Amino acid sequence: MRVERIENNIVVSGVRCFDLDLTLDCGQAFRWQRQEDSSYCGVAGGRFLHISKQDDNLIFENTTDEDFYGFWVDYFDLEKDYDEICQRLKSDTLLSSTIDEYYGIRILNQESWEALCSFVISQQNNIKRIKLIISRLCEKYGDELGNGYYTFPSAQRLSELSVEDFAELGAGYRAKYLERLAKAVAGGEIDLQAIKAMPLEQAKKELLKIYGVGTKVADCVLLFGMRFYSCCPLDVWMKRVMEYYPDGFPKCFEGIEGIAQQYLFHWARNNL
DNA sequence: GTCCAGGCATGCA
DNA sequence: TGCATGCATGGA
Repeated sequence: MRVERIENNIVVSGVRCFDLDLTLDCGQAFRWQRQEDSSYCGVAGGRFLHISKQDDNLIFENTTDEDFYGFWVDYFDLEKDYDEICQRLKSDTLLSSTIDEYYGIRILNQESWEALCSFVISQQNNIKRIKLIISRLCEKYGDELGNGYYTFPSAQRLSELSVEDFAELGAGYRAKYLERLAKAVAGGEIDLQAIKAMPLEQAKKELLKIYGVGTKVADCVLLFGMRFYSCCPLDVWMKRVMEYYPDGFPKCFEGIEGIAQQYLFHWARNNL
């Protein structure tokens, strides 16, 4: 990876395996908006970003060194060699053709609080409506960053809301989960940073104690919000995929089941 | 109108 | 590492 500043932009070259559409619009994060020129605008970590790709260069528009090195490198997992991971996964027959077709999916390192709320909202829901509910949540309770973009509201802020407030956003029966979740995190009964630092099994056990969090949501939070790459969320799509692996996953998935899962999830949504 | 979506809590056997 | 059921809502 080579980083160069050109006026207000940061241009990164030499990042292999990074497709903007496949990474930002694949159902792991819900706050990136595709622009007409196929660039993306979004908010993460309280920061607005406009990112585009030209040939093999990633362009971070109007981005400071501080934000780039202090946040985005980690968020986009730019130091990790996803190409090497893909080559490893391709010893599986189904993934071999899938990766050829959809090369460039990365796992974003989202904030655990946002991931937790997002995936509680995601249950028994479709991606379009998940985005709708989250955007309403941010518009109403986040801080405005300009141009209609908002931060994801803090647990402290959301702890002031009632079940009815969450229901008004269209959260449906998940409103009661969100209400209790926000109060528990704001009050310190749930310490996400501590959970993130635990060994996987213990971290998962802690997440499963949370009202409204089951195995699927817990695995999503661990994978997308806490960097446990071996977690493999099994949703309705992945359960269909599992019929292709009656004897379980092959050995080449070991330790990176979550990355394999992202490719299989994408394949399933397009082919099953 | 019916079905479905990145599931979960609850009650029951 | 049981199984059935209700649950809110919006798009297809």
